[in-house]
Amino acid sequence: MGRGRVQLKRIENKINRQVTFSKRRSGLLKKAHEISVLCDAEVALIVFSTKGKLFEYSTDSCMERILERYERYSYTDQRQTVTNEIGPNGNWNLQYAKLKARIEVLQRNERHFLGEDLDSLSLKELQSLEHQLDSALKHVRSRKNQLMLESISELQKRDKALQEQNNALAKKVKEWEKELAQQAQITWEPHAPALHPSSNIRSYPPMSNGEDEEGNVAQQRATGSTLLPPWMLGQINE
Amino acid sequence: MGRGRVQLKRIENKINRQVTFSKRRSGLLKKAHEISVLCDAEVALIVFSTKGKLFEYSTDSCMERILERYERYSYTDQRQTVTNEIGPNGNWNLQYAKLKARIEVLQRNERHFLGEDLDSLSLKELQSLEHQLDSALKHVRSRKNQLMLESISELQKRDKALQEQNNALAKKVKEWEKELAQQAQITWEPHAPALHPSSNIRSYPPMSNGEDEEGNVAQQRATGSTLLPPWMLGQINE
DNA sequence: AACTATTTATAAGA
DNA sequence: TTCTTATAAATAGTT
Repeated sequence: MGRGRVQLKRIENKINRQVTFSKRRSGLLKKAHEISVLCDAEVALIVFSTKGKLFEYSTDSCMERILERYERYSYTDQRQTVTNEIGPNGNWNLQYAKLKARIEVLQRNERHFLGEDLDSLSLKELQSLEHQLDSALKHVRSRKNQLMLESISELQKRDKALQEQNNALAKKVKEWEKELAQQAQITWEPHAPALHPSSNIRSYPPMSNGEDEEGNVAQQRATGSTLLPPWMLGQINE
Repeated sequence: MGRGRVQLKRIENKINRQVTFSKRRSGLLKKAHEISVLCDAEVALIVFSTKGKLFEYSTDSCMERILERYERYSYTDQRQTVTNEIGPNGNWNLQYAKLKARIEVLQRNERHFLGEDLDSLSLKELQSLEHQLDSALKHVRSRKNQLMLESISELQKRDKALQEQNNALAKKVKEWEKELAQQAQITWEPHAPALHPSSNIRSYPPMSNGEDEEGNVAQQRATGSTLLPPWMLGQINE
């Protein structure tokens, strides 16, 4: 629908993909709502964008109920009725065991994310893992890049401010020097040591990297997008 | 879309509702798949009909993973109202809390390994994460490569063995044909139908698609984009 | 299940 | 992002 047929493959152009995502997402949510109302169906829709942002729709805004129903329906094996109700008495052992199991799984995953213990994985699983890592790496690099650009921008601002301050100070020094010279003339003291005009006022103080004088971490988030020149701002926001 | 505007209210006519449900359901599933592929998004869609029948779509058929991700994203674990309860044996509570904390850490790490939730990391941490991911990715690719090479080697071996077997069979067939021909000559039966020499012995036996002799699952995704995705086939009738 | 007349969705452009 | 517009798709009502 639109000007031109659409191929069912990943849109490579990032901007385009983002725009299409936005449009189709709203369309999809709308249709989910429509079928839910028109046909009296119970619908749960979860969408994660590439960047990990969550969008969701659920009939009567009752996501948890539907997901529970799904679990019930899908897995006849009724494990995890995690009702959060940890009875004050008996089943502590059970809960404890569950957490232990969960930790096992998480640790196993972590090893895989670190590229360890790969022999137990099938080709399919490896493929999936590769995809995840690749995607994560892209996100990490993007975020790192953003941070660095912000840092550069911040430093440039500081630099400019310091230069101006220095100029002001230098001007003041010159005036003092002039005044001193006049005083020297008046008091006829030719041996008084005059300050050399090219004193080291202009050397910049070392910049503390990342923290200001009060030990506060410089706000890199808040000011980030305003300090950056517009062309540096690629695709920060979803 | 269709002859007449649609009102967003429950369709009262039962048959009509049923038909509309069927049509719109397939449309919705299709669109969920499309946005998933086109925009590289992760989608989970669950639909229960009025009659309680379940239909679902999920990116890469990986519903559980997406639902888990959803739970992680949406509930930042607030189900600890009980933790403060100092039960009869407080020791359990303590141990339980420890495990919980451990899980928190592991989940946080996992998010980072998935490239999510990066805003809380410093530049230094990002750098370290990048190295870890990069290294892991190399390991994964290396292992994948190894697996694929092994698979290829295995298939080549099979191929060779089958060809030899075929040659042997073909030879045997030729001998039989010769023998038959001689018998035909001896018994003077010119009408006896002779087997044509180019019988189909050489066509290779089909390899069991999906598993090899050792029961390992083979890649099923490979054909995905050309054939209809499996979810399109499943739910024909309610 | 097919067939269309229409309505919707949306790709591309501004 | 939002609006507009041309066109592709979806689908309501019909056969």
